[in-house]
Amino acid sequence: MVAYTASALKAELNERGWRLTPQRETILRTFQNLPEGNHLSAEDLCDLLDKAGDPISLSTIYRTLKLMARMGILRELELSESQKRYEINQPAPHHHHHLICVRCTKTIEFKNDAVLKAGAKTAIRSGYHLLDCQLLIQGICPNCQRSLIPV
Amino acid sequence: MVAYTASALKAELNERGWRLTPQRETILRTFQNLPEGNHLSAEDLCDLLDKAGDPISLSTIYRTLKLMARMGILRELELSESQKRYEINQPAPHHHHHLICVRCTKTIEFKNDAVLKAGAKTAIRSGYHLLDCQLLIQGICPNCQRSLIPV
DNA sequence: TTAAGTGCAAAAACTTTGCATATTT
DNA sequence: AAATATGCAAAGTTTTTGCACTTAA
Repeated sequence: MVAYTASALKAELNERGWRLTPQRETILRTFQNLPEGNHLSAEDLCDLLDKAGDPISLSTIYRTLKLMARMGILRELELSESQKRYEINQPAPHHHHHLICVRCTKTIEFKNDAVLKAGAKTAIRSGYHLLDCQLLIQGICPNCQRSLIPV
Repeated sequence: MVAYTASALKAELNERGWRLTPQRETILRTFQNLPEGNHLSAEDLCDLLDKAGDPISLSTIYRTLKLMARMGILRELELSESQKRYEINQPAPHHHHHLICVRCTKTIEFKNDAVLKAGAKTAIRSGYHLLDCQLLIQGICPNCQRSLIPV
């Protein structure tokens, strides 16, 4: 589990005149407790919190996801669906990548250190502060190759 | 320019019981004539065709973009905006990657052969037919690092 | 001829915004 | 106390779908 605590979040927020609220804390905690490799859309998260008896409005969720992605706390993933999905942004060495079938959207996660290194180098060379590095590979999975008339 | 002709498209479509239509041909040609590095959203394409005096309905455009992405003819890019964008899918060695600022969405394109090789290897190992391989790096650009209270 | 494709308009899905109220600092 | 954050409802965007008509094979 990652060592990003609520008080670290508070410190970072306050530094810019922003505030720590129960909602932000709940959302951070939710992502931290999510099993590795899971990722939630805004709506997923909203439903999850509803069911957990700790509801947060969809608009706050959207605002918070965007905020935390811009702070580097969440990774924003765009798999082939049209919704964005989020997961906690662990330190770079933990970043994983995705191999996706463009027909059935079957997705495989994998890691690759060489890719991460290349990404970090590129970011640094351009003076960017690196937040996330994801390789997105699209292809046709073995199953879909067999069926001649796919979607 | 790439060697994917209308008749190659026709052959591939017919193989699956699909058809070559003037709209599909126009859309293919439009992407082939697009300067390298450009990419269009569905709406961009619609406007472009309108202005060119050869309009195609938005729904057909959406249907065609999805179709061609699934055939591997177009690359589907998800930069940080919420619209998907498309460009012609040149052979793998021409694939380029993106370094994006999460605050201002400033985007830098770059190439990296090692990343492409790693991607191809991963796809093959899982039996996927490789269509596209893109590295997406998110970070904070030098400018936005300087401004303490960004969006 | 007939099954697939198009365009239109309507619906659905996803995201953002204005504003009154509540909360953090 | 002052400024930020929330929730709601409404609006804005982007994408999908149903259907009658057209067209490629």
